[in-house]
Amino acid sequence: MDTPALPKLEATSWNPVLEEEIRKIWESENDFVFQPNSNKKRNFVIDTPPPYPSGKPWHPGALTQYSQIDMVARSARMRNFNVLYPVGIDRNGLPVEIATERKYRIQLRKTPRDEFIALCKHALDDIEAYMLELLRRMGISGDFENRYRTDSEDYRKLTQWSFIELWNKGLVYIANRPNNYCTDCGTTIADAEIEYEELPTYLVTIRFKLKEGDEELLVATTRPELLEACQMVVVHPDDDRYKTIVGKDVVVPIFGREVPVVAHKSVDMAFGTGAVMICSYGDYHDVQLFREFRLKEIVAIDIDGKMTQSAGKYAGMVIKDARSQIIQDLQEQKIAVKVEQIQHRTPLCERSHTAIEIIPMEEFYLKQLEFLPKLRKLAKEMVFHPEIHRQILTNWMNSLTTDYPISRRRYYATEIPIWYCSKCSEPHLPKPGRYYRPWRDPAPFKKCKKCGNSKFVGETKTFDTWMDSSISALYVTKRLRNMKFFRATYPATIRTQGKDIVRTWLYYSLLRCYLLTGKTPFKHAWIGGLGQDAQGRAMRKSLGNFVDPEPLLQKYGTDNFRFWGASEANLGYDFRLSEDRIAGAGKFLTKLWNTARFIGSFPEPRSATLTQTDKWILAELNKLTSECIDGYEDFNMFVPSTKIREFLWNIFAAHYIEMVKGRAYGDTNSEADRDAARYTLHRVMRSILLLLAPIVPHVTDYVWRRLYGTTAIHLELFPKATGHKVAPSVTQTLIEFNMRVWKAKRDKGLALKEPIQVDVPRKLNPYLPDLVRMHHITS
RNA sequence: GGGCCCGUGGUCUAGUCUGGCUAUGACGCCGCCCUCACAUGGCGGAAAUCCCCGGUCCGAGUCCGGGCGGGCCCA
Repeated sequence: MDTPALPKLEATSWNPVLEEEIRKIWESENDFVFQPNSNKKRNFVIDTPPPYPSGKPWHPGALTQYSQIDMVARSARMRNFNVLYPVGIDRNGLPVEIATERKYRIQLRKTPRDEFIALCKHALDDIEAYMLELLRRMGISGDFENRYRTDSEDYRKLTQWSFIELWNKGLVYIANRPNNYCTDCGTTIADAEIEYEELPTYLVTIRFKLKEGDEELLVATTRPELLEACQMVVVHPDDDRYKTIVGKDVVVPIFGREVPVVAHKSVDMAFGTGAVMICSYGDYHDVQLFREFRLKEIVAIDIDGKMTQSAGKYAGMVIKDARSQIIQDLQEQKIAVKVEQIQHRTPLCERSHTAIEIIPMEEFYLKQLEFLPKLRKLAKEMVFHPEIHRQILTNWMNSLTTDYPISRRRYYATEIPIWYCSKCSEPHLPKPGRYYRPWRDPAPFKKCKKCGNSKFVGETKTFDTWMDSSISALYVTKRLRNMKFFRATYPATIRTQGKDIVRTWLYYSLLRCYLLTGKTPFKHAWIGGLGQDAQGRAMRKSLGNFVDPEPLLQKYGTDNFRFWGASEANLGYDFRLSEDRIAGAGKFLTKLWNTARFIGSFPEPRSATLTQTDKWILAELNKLTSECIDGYEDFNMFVPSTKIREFLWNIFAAHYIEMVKGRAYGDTNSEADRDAARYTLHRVMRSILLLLAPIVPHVTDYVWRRLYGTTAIHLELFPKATGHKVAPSVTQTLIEFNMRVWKAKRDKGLALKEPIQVDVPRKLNPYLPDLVRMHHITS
C-alpha cells in the first residue's frame, strides 16, 4: 500500500454519454420495484402526477419537476424507506379530443363514438411513448414495469366505483345550471376551451320607462335579443346619474315585465350608459348576478342556437337574425335611442370559432359546500412543502360557491355508469367493480325497480377528467384490487405536484378521498414552482417561447440538467429556464469528477489517527451532512445541492485538499499522517457522493461503483453525522489566511511553490504543519 | 376586476419568519498563472443607493404603511 494505486478514473471530465450505460445497468438490476414492508423498513408512498400526453415537445419545466420528484423518491430510499414510486400516464380528457379533431379534420359529434375513441387512443399511444422515453432519460427511478394508464379498464373501474359509492351516499345530484355551450359543436365546453377575440358588434341604447312617473333609464347592451330574459338592471353604487333610481322598478320594453334597478359594484360605469341589463344569459356577469340575487332564469336560447318560445314573435329565429330584427323593431318604435358599432371582446369556441352561448344544461354535481369545514380541518393536518403554498388551497376553498359539476359531454373519458328506465326515467346504477360503458353496453338490469319496465337507455355523458385524477392515491395503493396492500399503503406519504393545479388536483383529491375514505389521501403536500422562460414569462407553445428539453439533455446530459433544476429552482418558487445557466451548472459536475479522480488515486486505509486538519474538515462535513438531511426531510433539493456545491468547491477542494495534498502523497515520512489524510479524503468523498446521489444519480453511481463497490449507490443509506466539532470561526480564519498568502505571493511575483515568510495566526496553530507544507512557509 | 407570489452586482441566487459586525454563492466579465485531480482548472479583481417613499428602532435588505414594477392563478 506504499505506492499510490493507478487512478481509477481516467478522463478529466464526466462524460454524459456514460449516463445511458448506467441506466441500462439500473434496468437490469431492477431495484425500483416496491416491496411493501420488506426488511422491516417503513413504507413511503408517492402520489405523483401521471403526465398527460398533450403533445411534443414536453414542457421543460414539467420535466424539471419530474426530476425533482425523482429526487424525493431517491432520497427517501436513502433515508431507509421502502419507496412506492409509481409511473402512470394520464390519458383522459379534452386535449386529445381537440388534437384528434384537428388532425383528422373531423368533429366529435359527427363521428361514430367508438371510431373517435380509437383515433384518440392512437394519438395518445404515440405521445405516451415519447414521454416515457423522456422520463427514462431523466433517470426517473419509478416503477416503469408496473406503469398504469388512467384510461385503462382497471382505472376507470375505480372511478366508476367511486361514483357509485358517492351516489349511494346521496352526495351526487342532477341539476340544471348555466354552462358554456357551443351551438355548432353541440356540446358543453370547458372554460379552457374558450378563446377571446375583439369582434365588431352593435351597442344598442334602449329606453326603459320607470314603473312610476315619466322618468326613463337608458340601458346599453350588445345583446338586445335577450331583452325577453332581462330580470334586473344594475348600475354602479357610486354612479351619481342613477342615485335616485336605484331601488325603483323599470319596465322591460316590448315584453312589458317589471324588473328592479339595483346597485352593484361589478358594473363598469364607463361602458355604455353605465346601466346594464342582466339577462339569462349574456355573459358571466349575468350568471354571477343571477346566482347572487337568486333571480328566476328565463331560457332564451335553445341548444340549436334558436330563440325559445319565451321570445314571443322572435321564437324560432337564430340568434343573429333575432338580433337584427329586434334592433329594427326597437328603432321603429323609437325605443332604441342609439345604435353604434363597437369592438367587443367575444368568447368563441376554439374549435368551431362560433360565439359561445351560456345555456342552462342538465349536469351531475358532487356536493362539496357542506364539507368545506371538515376539509379545512383535514387540510390543516397536512404538512405543506413549502408551508406558504397552503395558502393557495385555503384561498380556493374560501372562494367556492357552488358544488362541483362532474359531468361532461365528451367521448374520451370515463363513462358515467347509469342507465335510465325508458318509461319512467328512473336512474339505475350497476354494481361497482366492473367497467361500464352505458352508451354501448346492454343494461345490466332486467326490470325497472320503479315501474317494472324492461327497457333502459344508457347515459351518454362522461366524467370530468379530475374525477379520475383525484383518486390517484386510491389507485396506486390498489384500493379495489388488493385490500391488504391498500391498508398498508394508504394514505400515501406525499403528494408531489405543481402549484398551478392546487385548486384542481390537490383540492379534488382531498374532497373525493375524504368522502370515500374519511381520511386525507396523503400526509405531505409538495408544491413545486413552475418553469418559465428566460424572461420570466410562462412558457407556452402559442407564445413561441417554448423550449424543447430533448436537445438540452442531449447536449449537457441528464445529471447536468438535474443539478441545474435542483440548485436553481428553490422549493415552491417559479424558476427560469436558460441554457446559459444550465451550462454553468455543469461545471460543478466537472469539479466533482476531478475531486473523485484525485481521491480515487489513493488507497483507502481502514482506519487512521487523525490530525487536527482532518478533524476540522470532518467537522465541516458533519455540519454539511445534517444540513443536507434536513433539506431532504423537507423534500427541498435546493438545500443539499447548493450546500454541497459550496462545501465541495470552496472549502474541501480549495482548502482542505490543498492543505493535505503533501501528506496524501507521502511527503512527510509519516505513514500515520499520510494514512490520516487518505482516510479523511475518502471519508469525505463517500459522504459527498451519497449526499448527492438523489440529485445526480448517474455520475455518483458511476464514481461509487468505480471507487467503492460493485453495488448501486442508491442501495446505500445517507451518512450519519460524525460527531466532530470545531469552532465555526476556524474555517473563516483558515480561508482568510490562505487567501492572504496567495495574494502576498502574487503581489511579490512569487510562484506558489516558492517559499514565503508569513505570520500564522495563533488560532491556526493546530494546522501549522499542513499550512507550512502547503505554502512553503519559512520562519 | 379579485387573489397569491416576487422585486438583492450585467444574469441567477442566499439571507427576510426570529432586525445587529465590512450582504452569501454561482454564471458572465477583466488580469495573472499550465503549481504533480481538474485550463470544462487555479488565484486575484472590478461590479449592488438590497425597486421607491415614509414610519418604528440605538440600529432595517430584514418589521409596519403607502406607492411603482414583474409574474402566476381566478373572473
